[in-house]
Amino acid sequence: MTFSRQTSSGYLINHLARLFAGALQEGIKPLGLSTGVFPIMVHLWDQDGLTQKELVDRVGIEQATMAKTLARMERDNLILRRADKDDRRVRRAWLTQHGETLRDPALTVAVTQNALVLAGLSAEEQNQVVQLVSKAIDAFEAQQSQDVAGTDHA
Amino acid sequence: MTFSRQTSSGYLINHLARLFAGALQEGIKPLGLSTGVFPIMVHLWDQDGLTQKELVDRVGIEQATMAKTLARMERDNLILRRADKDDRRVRRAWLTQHGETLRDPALTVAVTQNALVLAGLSAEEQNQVVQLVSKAIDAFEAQQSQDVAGTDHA
DNA sequence: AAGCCTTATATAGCACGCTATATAGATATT
DNA sequence: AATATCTATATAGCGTGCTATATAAGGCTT
Repeated sequence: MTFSRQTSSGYLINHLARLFAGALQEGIKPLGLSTGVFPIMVHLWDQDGLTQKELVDRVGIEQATMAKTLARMERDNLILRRADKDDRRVRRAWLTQHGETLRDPALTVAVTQNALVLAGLSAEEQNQVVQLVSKAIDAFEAQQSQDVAGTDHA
Repeated sequence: MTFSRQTSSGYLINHLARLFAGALQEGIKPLGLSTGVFPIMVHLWDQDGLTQKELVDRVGIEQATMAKTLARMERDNLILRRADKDDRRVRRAWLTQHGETLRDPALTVAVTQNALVLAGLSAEEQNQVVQLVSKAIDAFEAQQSQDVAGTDHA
């Protein structure tokens, strides 16, 4: 049974993901941001006032994870949440003044740190990684949702 | 400032890493194993009686993370730890009978689940991913250790 | 309107990663 | 031998991910 570091794609991807997270963390920590918060901020910078559900769908983490992270973001003065007036179940997340201010420096440093991790690859190789990883994700998730649909009427 | 899902390699790698972790988790949970424990078991199956430091060096997580994971593994009857007789600081980790038994089923299911995640890629593409990711990791870590050495005598 | 299903959010509890720090034993220096 | 330094492990505290479950509001059916 072969299961070496070199050939285990799962191990390698996990390892690289931790390097990305570490580099991003290092860059954005001085701004008071963290790796879990960052992708949520990215979406709010793009479109403010999203609901928790909308953020869950866009960021791709579980609802419970989102709920806890939004609570921390509110605690840390990055967002505030107000109930939707038409549907009182819904709490929309709005950037604070401070949260808005972070946009440019945070995106700049994120792009920089992101690039640093793949700096050992040529531009073409970096492109290949992005293409291949995207393809794998899309294929796997398509397969998954098909499986779920399949068991639904079993 | 562009920072879309499609072009952020960090986001993509993180996403794929979570898919790998989920698939592995699903496969090995019935055996009483988890994603944090698994790579440690792999190394102990290869060579039993390793020290915590040896495992830290091989698995590539922080010492504190290793300490907590080994404690859980001992609690769950996967390993037991005995002090080294020559150096009483050292506690070597030994697989229990139960831990040894899991080797073949766990490795089998891990290989299967691992393959599943990249099933949307051709064999050649899978190979490319492994090569490119390995290259990126090695280059980045070489760079990092150089930086540290550089600041050392600054 | 009452009861039922669905949807949005929150909470509990755990695994696993990190940094920072404590402790205990080994080793080196004087 | 006493002191200082290094090394191995443990602990504290936190963020971020997960599953499972609770709660509350909206919508539908009768």
